Amino acid sequence: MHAYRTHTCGQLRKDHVGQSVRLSGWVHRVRDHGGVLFVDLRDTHGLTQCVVDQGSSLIESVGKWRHESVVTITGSVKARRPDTANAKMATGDIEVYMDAAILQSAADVIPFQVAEDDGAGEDMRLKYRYLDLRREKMQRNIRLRNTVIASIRRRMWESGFQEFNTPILTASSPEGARDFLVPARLHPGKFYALPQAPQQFKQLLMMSGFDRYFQVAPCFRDEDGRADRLAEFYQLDVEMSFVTQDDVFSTMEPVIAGLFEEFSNHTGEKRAVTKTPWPRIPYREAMLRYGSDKPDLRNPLEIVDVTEVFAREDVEFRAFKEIIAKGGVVRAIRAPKVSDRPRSFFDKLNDWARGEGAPGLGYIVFEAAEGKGPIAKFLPAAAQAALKTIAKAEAGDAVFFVCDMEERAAKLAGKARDKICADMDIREKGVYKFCWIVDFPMYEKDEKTGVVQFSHNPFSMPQGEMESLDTKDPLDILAYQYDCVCNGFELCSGAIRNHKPEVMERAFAIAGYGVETIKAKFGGMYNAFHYGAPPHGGCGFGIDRIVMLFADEPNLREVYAFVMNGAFEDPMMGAPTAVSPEQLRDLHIKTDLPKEKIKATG
RNA sequence: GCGGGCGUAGUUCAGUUGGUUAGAACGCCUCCCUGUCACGGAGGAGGUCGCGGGUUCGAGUCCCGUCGCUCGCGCCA
Repeated sequence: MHAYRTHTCGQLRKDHVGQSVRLSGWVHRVRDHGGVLFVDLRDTHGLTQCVVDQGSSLIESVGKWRHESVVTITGSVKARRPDTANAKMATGDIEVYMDAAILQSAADVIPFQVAEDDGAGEDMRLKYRYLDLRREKMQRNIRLRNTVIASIRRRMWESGFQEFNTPILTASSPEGARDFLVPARLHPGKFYALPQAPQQFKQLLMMSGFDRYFQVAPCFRDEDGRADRLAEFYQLDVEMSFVTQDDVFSTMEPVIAGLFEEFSNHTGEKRAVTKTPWPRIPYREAMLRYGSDKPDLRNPLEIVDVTEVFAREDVEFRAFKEIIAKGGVVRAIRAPKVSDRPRSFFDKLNDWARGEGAPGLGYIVFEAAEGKGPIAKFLPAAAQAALKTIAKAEAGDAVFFVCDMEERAAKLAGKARDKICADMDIREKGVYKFCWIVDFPMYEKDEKTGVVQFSHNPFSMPQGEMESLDTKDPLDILAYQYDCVCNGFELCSGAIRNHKPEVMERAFAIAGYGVETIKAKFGGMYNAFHYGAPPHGGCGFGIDRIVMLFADEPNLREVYAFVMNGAFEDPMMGAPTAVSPEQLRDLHIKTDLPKEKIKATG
């Protein structure tokens, strides 16, 4: 007989009755009845009830086992009587009568309960993560994550992609988020950076002739954390040669849709996945209709522009008119069938808008012929009719207004759209609603400085290429830049890349960078463009966010085995730590700490 | 860097208008119990109320500061 186990704790059934077996696992629960004693033994596969029968000499030693100790038991499988079988357990038809029991590793008193969720705080769970990971929900989440990644790999290989590794120690890049830096001992004063994404390497692989790359790529960004943002995370990183934007979509849609179909019933509630091809929504349209570049399409509400109504001469609502005169816009959201809602429904939304920094959330309720509400009196019948036409409002509907300069109005309208949907409880349930947001602008104007800069990836190909760069207002130039959005989450961002050095030079010049900058910062890739570069493009999917959606978890840390807290510290490992003076000397580094912030971190 | 919330037993929490010896559940320890499966029963241990200062006859409770955790803003091409 094997030293530790002949079966797992989830394996034994009626067929095994009469067999002599050995099981190993953790003491999940103990029920001591004096003469007879039950131990639920747990491993990652399940639970088995093990029995110390009356008169057994084991009763004293087994009775002392603490929860979460690791034990090995040997015994015979017996069928449970019908009145003692447990239909809730997979192994509930049998139990193992112990002949021998070995305490392999005694557990101290545990800091929180494993057998049940006792609501222990996240700091405790992270400090004792190995205990937390023993719990049923975490076992489920981590297994889900592993099978999702296996499925992704299988689907990508089946789609003709090859998986690559790219460097972890690489060069800091000037754009984007803050880099994690690693001092280079052999090169005093110089640093490696951990990759924010393998962006340049995957493009260089295209230049190397591999035409379908993917990687489950670790990415590192030194920005402040959020519930859905970690210092280290994983992307399904993808790049393809000789493709158009539509090729990228039609290649990735079946992979992602298939993945979502496969895992969409993980929580027990089967969810419908948007049929491919997914809707493609231009960025500007998304900002107008949804007030967001990551719209939640489960929300049926849409935003329309009603600036023309409030600009009419017969409308005397000065609060809006003054903003329109300065170039502002008015956006409207129709909320269907809310005229019977109590006044508090509208007041709450108004209070919410004030909390968002707006003066309020104006509205008109169309009960019958004429509109009611605080600003209805400023709009004569003809203007109200025009408003109803544009907003497609009917009797019983309300229309909410946001007025500001265009970008701010769009964003607030987007938040209001989400808030009204939540308050009305009309978000569609049981679905994954996908879309691609396309035609992102190539450039944007910095609000503070007024300087034109890249709005997304500087390596994106501008639509119209050189001609657009030469002839158009930079702010009107669109890029082959796209996002994949699901239920309001940005799952993926990508682009068709700019593989032409002369177009790249021009594109960087508009953003204020000379050729020297390109050579200094992206020299390796810029050189490669001069030796035969295929047209190429790709994208990167946030794997953790995908797993979050499947697991229906609100927090990224629930789908990682080992993870840092919100301040990017690991309470279990003690990272980050102070290092010895010798280590710093090796690296030619002296620290210059803020005085009030010195903590004894070891 | 900024803002909100939280901080009381090992864990999760309650704690009234500022007033006797700070409670509950789970866990832990001792004992009882032959069929439980969240077993049941009796008893017990366990607290610098995050820390520091202040107001007060009296502070877990009020005020100030500080630290920690958490959510968000900024940031995240």
